[in-house]
Amino acid sequence: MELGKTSYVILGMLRLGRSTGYEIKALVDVSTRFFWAASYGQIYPELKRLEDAGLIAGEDKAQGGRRRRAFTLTPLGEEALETWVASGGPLHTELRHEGMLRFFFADAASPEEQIGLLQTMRAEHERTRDEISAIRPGAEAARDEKGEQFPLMTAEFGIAYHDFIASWCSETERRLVNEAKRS
Amino acid sequence: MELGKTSYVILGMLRLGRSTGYEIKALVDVSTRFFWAASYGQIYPELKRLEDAGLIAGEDKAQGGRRRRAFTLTPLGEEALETWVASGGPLHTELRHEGMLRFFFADAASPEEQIGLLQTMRAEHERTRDEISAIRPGAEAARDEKGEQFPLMTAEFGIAYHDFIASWCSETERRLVNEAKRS
DNA sequence: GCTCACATGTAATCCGTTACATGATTCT
DNA sequence: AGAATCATGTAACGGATTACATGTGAGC
Repeated sequence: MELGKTSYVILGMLRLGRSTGYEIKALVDVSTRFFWAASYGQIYPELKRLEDAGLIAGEDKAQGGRRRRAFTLTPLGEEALETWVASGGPLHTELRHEGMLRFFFADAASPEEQIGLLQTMRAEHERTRDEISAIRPGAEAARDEKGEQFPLMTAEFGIAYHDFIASWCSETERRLVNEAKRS
Repeated sequence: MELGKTSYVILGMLRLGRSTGYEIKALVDVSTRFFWAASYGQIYPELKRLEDAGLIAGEDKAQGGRRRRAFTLTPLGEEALETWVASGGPLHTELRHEGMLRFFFADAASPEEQIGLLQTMRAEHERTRDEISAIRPGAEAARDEKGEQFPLMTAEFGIAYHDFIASWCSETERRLVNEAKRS
């Protein structure tokens, strides 16, 4: 069976103690979402595939009338995850950034519009930075209580990353304003 | 007609003086590719759609037996581009970064593997930074000769962006090495 | 004669999102 | 009583990549 990146998201979240599709999705939404998103439409079918392949084991844990299927990693699944994390292979990276795309074509806009675009971009990255900042304490707690260091480091990267872009926007905005004044 | 982001890529590249699908793709590959990629499979069908919608005008310019269809922006297309660049709407941003995804789960790896991952990540971002650096002179020439300022600024952002991530990798690598020594 | 750049296109496929459908439990 | 949260899933759709198919012209 072919494992996509989403398969490893699921494997990894199970390793971090999550059990249901719902819990996996909830953790994705406050962690990997910022560099690797996943939706129910991927998670639930993928859980089935991984179970069929023997990488995870599912167990029905209905409570009263509420359905609940809890999964755990099998030794096979654990091995697959560890192999992938450590494999030196090329790291697929992809960015789609509409702000930069507009900026690239911004010679077609007026100075005011150019500056407005930078302000919008900055605001969005600041918002995302703050969103991750709000999540950070949870990751810190996980480190202190469970020794999970990397989720916290990843959150800190995210904060620095969005802050970097926001700062670049500020700086560039300043440059454009100065140029506009001079003319 | 609904315009997707790719439509604007095409409109914008025509505005920058490109005429054929081939030329558009060539410019994309040395400019927006780093934050907004596009393939022939999108470009050629989209050129047709945009022509049908009256946003661009196509003209057959076969040279000898070699087919060539040259497009130019119509006033309608120019307006659509300018409106989009300046419209204040939300800027869709999406990142898929396998390196960070692996890093997030790197508690499952040994210290040596963790450090190896960071080195791989750093190498890839340095490579991309250098790729953009190699492209930069072309963007600079376009600014000096045609007054196109924003492609150059975008390239400079790209260099700073990948350099930032590469530096973060270096720093984090250093931290992990120190921790490994202390234990 | 060969290779590379120029040039256009389509079909299959993949990956992922969105919207929908359904229902139980817990909290206010 | 009503809202929010827990919980599972599918179907339609959209966006984009990959591989394939085809051929010319220019330079070595």
